[in-house]
Amino acid sequence: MKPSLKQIAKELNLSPGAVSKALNDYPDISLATKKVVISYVKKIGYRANNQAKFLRTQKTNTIGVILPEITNHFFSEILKGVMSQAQKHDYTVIIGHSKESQAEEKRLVNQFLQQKVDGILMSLAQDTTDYSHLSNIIADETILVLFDKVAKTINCSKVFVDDRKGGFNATRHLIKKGCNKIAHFRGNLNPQNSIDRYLGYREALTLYKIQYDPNKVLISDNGSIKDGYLMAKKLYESRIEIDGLFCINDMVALGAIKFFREQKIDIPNEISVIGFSKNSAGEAFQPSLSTIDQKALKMGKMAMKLFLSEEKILKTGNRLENQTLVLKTELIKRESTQKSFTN
Amino acid sequence: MKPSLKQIAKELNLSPGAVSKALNDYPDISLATKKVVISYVKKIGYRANNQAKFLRTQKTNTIGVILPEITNHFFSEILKGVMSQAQKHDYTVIIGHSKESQAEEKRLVNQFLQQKVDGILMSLAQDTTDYSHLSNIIADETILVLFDKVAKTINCSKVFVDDRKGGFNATRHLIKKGCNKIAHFRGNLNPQNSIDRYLGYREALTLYKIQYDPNKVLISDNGSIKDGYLMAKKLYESRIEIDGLFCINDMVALGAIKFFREQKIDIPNEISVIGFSKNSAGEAFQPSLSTIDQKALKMGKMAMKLFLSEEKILKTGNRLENQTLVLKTELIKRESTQKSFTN
DNA sequence: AATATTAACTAAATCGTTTTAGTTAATCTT
DNA sequence: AAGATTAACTAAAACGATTTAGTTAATATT
Repeated sequence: MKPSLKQIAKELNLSPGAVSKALNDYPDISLATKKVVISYVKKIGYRANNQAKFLRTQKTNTIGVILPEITNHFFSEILKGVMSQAQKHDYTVIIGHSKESQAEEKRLVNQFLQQKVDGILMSLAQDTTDYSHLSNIIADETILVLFDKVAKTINCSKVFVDDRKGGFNATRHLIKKGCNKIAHFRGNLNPQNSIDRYLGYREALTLYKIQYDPNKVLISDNGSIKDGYLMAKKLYESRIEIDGLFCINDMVALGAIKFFREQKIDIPNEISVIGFSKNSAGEAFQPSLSTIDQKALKMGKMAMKLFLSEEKILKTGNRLENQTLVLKTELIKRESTQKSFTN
Repeated sequence: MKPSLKQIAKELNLSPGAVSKALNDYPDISLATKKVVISYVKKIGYRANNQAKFLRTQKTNTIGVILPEITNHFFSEILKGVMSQAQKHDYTVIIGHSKESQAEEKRLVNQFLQQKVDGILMSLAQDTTDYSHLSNIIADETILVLFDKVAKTINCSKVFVDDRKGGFNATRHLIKKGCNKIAHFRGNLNPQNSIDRYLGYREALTLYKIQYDPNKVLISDNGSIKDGYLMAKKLYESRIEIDGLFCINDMVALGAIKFFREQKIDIPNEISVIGFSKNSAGEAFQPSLSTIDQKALKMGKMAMKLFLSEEKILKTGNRLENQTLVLKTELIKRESTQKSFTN
C-alpha cells in the first residue's frame, strides 16, 4: 500500500541508496536515472516517511508553539504570523495550549522535546515562575524563542512589544485630548506586560504633571469583558470622578464602555476610553475603540524568523548570539477618544 | 548528551531490549529491574525518541488539524475543543492554515500524511471543489474527520451544526418579535452552511406566510465587519424598507448595526438584528447582539471524539462505521432583538 | 596497451526504538 | 535427581530512510 524506498528500488532494479540519492539530487546519480526515479515516484504518489528520515538526519523540520490562550485574537494573530513563515520555509507547526498554567506548560515542553521539534516558540503562562523547563529546552540543544511574555533571565532569543511606551502613548493620547482625571484598569500584578503598561501610564502622568491617584487604578482579574464591566461599576459606585480611562486590553475597555453607557455617560465626551491590543471587534463598536496596536502578526513572524536565523547559525557550527527584539506599538485613534464625536 | 536506550542499557548492564521492556512494563522483567531502570531514567531525564518509536509501532499519536481561518473566534473555539480532548488522550496536535484556499489545503494534507499523522481533522476551504486529497487520506489508511464545512460525498465521519434549523430559528425569532419585513445578509453562494442558513430563513418565512422578497437578500463577500457595513448601506440606499435582519455571522451583523446607528436608526426598535456563530464581542456590543450559538467548542470536542472512536474500532480490526453528527444550535436572545429596549 | 581516472552505481552501517524468538539459570515436579 | 517448567533476561531483526565506503565498468591518459 504505502510504498517504501526499498520497494521502489526493487521495482526499478536499483538499490535503495540510489533511489534516495536520486530523490535528493546527489551528483553521483546519472540524469537518466534521476528522471526515471522521479517520474516513477510521482506516478505512484510516494511520500518519504518523515519519521524515518529524522532518525538519520536528526532534523524534524517541526517547531512547537505554546500559547497561554487560543481563543484570543492577539494570540491567534501571533500564531498566524508564525505559521505564515513556517509555511514559507516548509516547517510543520505543533501547537500547545498551556491555559495559563505552569504545570501544563511544563508538560507541553516535555511532549515537544520528546517529539524532537527543532525549536520551541512560546509565550509564558501567567503563573509561570519556575523556569527549569526552559533550561531543559536549551540543555536539549533545542532552539527556544520567547515572545510576548518572556523570561528575562533565560538566555534565548526574545521578541515583545514596548509595553511601557505603549502605555505611555495611550495615556498621553488621553491627556492630549484634554483628560486629566485618568483611570487605569490594569492587568494582574505579576506579568511584566501589565507592569510595564502601568509604568507607562504613570510616566505619562508624571511628565504632564498630573497627580497620580492610586484610587483610580483597578486590577483586572482575567481581562474579560465582564471584568471591565465590573471594574467600571466599582469605580462608578465609589464616586471617583474620571474623564479618561486606559484599559489593559480591548475586552476590558468594551466592558467598561458598556457599563458607562448604561449609566448614560457619554463616551468619549464625558469619559474617553482607550484599550490595548487591537482586537478585531473594537472597530465595529459604537463608539469605535481607540487602542494600541500590539503588532501581533509581526511578532509571530519575527519569532519564527529569530528561530530560523538561530538554526542557520547553528548549522554553520558557530556559537549563536541571542537576539532581543522590541517592537514598537502603534496608536490607533478612533471614536472612543475623539471628543468632538457625538453619539 | 541526549541518552539513548542503548547507552542506558550499557550503563545498567542490561540489554536495550530489557530496558525498553522495563519502561513499557512488560511482564517478563523483574520488579527489581524495573525499579532500577525507572529510577535511573528519571534521574537522567531520559525521554524516548518518538520518531524512532513510530518506526516500529507505526503510531505517532499525532493528529493534524486544518482550519480555513485561524484569526476567527469560531475556529479558535473548535481548535480549543479539539486540543482539550487531544491532551486528555495524549495526542500531539499539528496545525495547518488553509487560508480558504484549495491549493494550500492540498499541500497541507500532503504534508500531514508525510508526517504520518494518525488522523486529520479538517474544515474545508471555501473554494474546495475537488476532493481527491480527501480520498488520498483515506487511501493512506489515515483517519479523516470533517467538521463544519464538510464534503457530503466523502465517506468519513463528520460533525456540523444544523444550519438550516439555525437559520430557521433566527428568522422565527425575528418574526415572533413582530418583524415581517426581514432581510438576510447571506454568505457566499457555494458553501453548504451559507445555503442552509438561507434555506432556513426561507422556510421560516413560508411557515409564517411572509412573502419572500429576493431584493431583501444580499450576498456577503467575505463575511467581515466592513462587508456588513457596506451591505447595510446598499440596502438603505436602495430604499427597501425592513424591520428585521438576519446575518450570516456576527461580524456582518455588527457592521450592519454600525451603519444603521450612524443613520440614527434605532436598533432593535426600528430594525431588529440577529447574527450567527456567537462571536465573543457580541455580548459587549451596544446593543448586545442576539445570535445563534454554533457550539464551536463542542464541535471541536466531538470531532476529536469521532477520531478516537474510529481509532479504537480500527485497532480491534473491525471495519469502521462512519458517523455523522449534527449538533443543535442555540438561540441567544439579547438586546438587538429585544424591542422594549431603548437605547 | 597498461594504468589512472571517473561515472554511476551497490553494500552495508546507522539512527533509536520495539518485539519475537531464543537462551540461561533457577525452581518445581514426581 | 532427572526432566519439565518458569522467570528473567539477551540477541537480533525490523521499521524506512540516509550516507559512507566500497565496487565495477567505462573512459581518459601517456
